[in-house]
Amino acid sequence: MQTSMTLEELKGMLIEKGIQPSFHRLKILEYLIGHRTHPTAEEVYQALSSEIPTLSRTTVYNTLKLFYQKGLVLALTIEDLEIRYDIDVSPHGHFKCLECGKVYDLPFPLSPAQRSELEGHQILEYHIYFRGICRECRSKQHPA
Amino acid sequence: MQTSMTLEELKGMLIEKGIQPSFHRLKILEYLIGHRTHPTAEEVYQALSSEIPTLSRTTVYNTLKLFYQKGLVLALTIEDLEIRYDIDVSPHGHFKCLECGKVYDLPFPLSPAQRSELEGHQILEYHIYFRGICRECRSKQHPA
DNA sequence: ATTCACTGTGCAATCATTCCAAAATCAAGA
DNA sequence: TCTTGATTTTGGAATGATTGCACAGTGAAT
Repeated sequence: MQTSMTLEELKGMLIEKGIQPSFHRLKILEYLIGHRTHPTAEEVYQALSSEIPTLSRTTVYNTLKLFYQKGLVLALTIEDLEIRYDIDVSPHGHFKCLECGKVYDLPFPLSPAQRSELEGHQILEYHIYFRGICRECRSKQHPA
Repeated sequence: MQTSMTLEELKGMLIEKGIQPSFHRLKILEYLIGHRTHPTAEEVYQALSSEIPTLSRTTVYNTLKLFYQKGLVLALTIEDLEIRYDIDVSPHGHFKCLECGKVYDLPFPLSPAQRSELEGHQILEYHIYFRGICRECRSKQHPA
């Protein structure tokens, strides 16, 4: 879980996923690795645009979507109708504080009660969802 | 799990949650009970506006948000940056088909593998999240 | 130098949702 | 029945995140 990497290591991560390592893509990846705060596209843009004044918002959106489609990051849609990105793609849960808005990582699986005890967070609501191809659509795709 | 109720029963459901039973609110509740398809606000609006031509989109949005705040419905934000509402507030999971877009209810808890076997759905991705007040904010609210 | 494919830009458009001020409705009391 | 005040509803404008699109830039190989 290191928070800074060499340029070569960053390049390797992109190439491994079939993503060409352009300057902007490396910078955005570096930011995600260094800031495990589940940032939104806007937050990434705000953080990098002072360092890279020519950076376009659209580039940030495109890049994060590309990372997601290539499986390099997770995309979280917990609430507020905004997408947050997580460089940690291993199975784990998330906890969003309704007071301060911070998003925490949680071990998984554990019962909500255990988690509450363990972390000291007060859990008011939880939700689990799955994405995939449903039975009906599968049978249409390859009819017996 | 009945799909139609008398007017009195619908009124009772609203009053029980501290919601005044206006005509529009009853109609929207009736729709949610009769259509367990996790509809969006837009879908509810489209379905009811032919029957109630004066219905405003804002009323549907306000009403669904009120129902959610009063704990009468669940709010799902699985993807697509849209909120879906579920009249079933008991603990259960959801499965969204990436092909047809339908949202299925799933028993909970079960391991993803078990669920896949059981239902015939192909699960490509799953996510679990919690909402509440985090440890840090709690200690600020009532300092020892 | 030219070409070609890929990457990045910036503004317009889209889409769901919320804001807001005015209009409608309703209940209770005079 | 009329008045008053609170609540509900309306509809158009505003907001905020995201995407579309057409053009510009870049860089490697010819």
